[in-house]
Amino acid sequence: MPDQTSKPNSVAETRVPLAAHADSKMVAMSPQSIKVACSSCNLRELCMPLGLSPAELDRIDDVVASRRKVKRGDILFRNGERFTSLYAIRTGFFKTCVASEDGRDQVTGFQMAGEVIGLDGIVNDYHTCDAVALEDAEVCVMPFDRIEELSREVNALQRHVHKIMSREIVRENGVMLLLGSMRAEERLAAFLLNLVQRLHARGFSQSELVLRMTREEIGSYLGLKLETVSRTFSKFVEEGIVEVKQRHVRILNTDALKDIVNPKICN
Amino acid sequence: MPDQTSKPNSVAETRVPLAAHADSKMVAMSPQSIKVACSSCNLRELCMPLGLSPAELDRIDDVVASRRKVKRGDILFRNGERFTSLYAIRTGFFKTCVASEDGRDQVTGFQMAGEVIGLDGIVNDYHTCDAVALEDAEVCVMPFDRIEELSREVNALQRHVHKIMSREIVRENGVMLLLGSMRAEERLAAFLLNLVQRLHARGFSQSELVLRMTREEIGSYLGLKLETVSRTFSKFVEEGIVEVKQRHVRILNTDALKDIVNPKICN
DNA sequence: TCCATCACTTGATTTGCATCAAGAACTTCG
DNA sequence: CGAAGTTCTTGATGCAAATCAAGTGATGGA
Repeated sequence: MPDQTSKPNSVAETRVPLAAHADSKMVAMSPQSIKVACSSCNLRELCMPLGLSPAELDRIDDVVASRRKVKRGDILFRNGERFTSLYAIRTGFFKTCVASEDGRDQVTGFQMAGEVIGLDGIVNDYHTCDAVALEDAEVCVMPFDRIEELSREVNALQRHVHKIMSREIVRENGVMLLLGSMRAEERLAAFLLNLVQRLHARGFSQSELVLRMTREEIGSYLGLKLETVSRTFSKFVEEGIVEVKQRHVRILNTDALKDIVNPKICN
Repeated sequence: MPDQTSKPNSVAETRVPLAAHADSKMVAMSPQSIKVACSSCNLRELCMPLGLSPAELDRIDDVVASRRKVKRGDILFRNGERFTSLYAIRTGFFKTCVASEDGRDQVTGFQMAGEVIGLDGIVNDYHTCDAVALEDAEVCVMPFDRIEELSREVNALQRHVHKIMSREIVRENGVMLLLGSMRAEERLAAFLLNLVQRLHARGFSQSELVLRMTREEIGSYLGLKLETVSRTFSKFVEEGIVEVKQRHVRILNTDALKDIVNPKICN
């Protein structure tokens, strides 16, 4: 299966020429505090508002204090930790999860390159969830007081921050709909469609993806047990909707998945 | 039952002397656009940031363009509608709900006096959920461009807006935990505790409340069917944890509810 | 005031998913 | 490379909640 080895969605790898110049504005050489420019980042169209003037983009560079590498399995921030910064994911894949007092935990989201995590910390000045890297990752550290300061002066940044937070609220509304009223197949179909759509926006295949998380993590996110996730995958395979080889998934029939999520009413 | 008729949590009724002066800064008399001052609103400690200087509070008054009355059952804004403003609830009780294409809908939250709704509209400039008044209500209309403008100048307002949005994200994280990993009894117990805690913060009883929503709406919010909500209430009554008379609920044993939400691990 | 409607309760039955269990496939690392 | 630990799949069984159904109690309008 040569196609499977070509890493359909390894966000960690360089895809566009711009990436080679991403470090061109480096001003500090310490590995834990490398200055990097949004204005030359290949993710800027996903991460930062489109249509900014070059002058505005230059100013936005200042919100990134440093970059930080996070190894697979490592925790970027954890529940209870003091909140100081938001993190823009440059490369890699994260999950965020909350835990109840008695130990149950719930994956609240999976985040990929260009997405911002840490918003949960703003309200109480400490984080209320854990952010765990599911593969080696690199994030831009954006101290929140600097974001607030700069967004008073750069309207586009202010607007962008508001939109990022609102987008997260809307996303969570959708997850509530999924958890509150969908059956297992519908949940998994919606999950796959969402993942592949976000990956496609990043230049990857519309039909092929590599899951960076375990069946258990998918189950936690979808409110299902890992066995149910596995069985539902198998069912989709039987029906010819997808091909599954471990974490490699190829969608053979996108419309079938869409029909599962939104069953046609038959009058 | 004289206690039951004393409206344990009718947020619509005047509770504190300040309310009588809430209109003292009125500048327009049209019923649909009454100018009102945050600085003299009895909800300002819940709705607006604590510890603002009087000067700052005066400036914040400017974000409220008008007030709007919403009758029970009426829709404040609906899915697809253009987003222009956030709404601070002065009196009354709302639900917000999202719908999937095929008609299922999901209550995403219940909001009471002092809470802000409409945040979902920021990201795409149109609303993605409906806000329905569950009792006659009145809201402060806050045009969002005015909020953005003013929050560039008043740091405390900027911070407040960020916190409100972050709080909503954290709340939804909690709902995801509930929907993803709790059983019916745990969900209803968590729901009751959350409601009574928020009502208590508004000066109402810690143990007595009036539900403004139907069993079906509770069920939708909790990912359960109305029959299950009803049965679970009955179970709590049998166990002596609560008294239920239609929508009047009296909590007899708060600790029991807490134990249901967070079962003690017995080693 | 009475009727129609809506909201709620309770019982019987079904079902979708969880749980328990065992083994296979893959990954990691000495 | 082989052993140990993960991760995943699949089967058998159990159970919590959904569904179906009937009846009661509240509410609101003519």
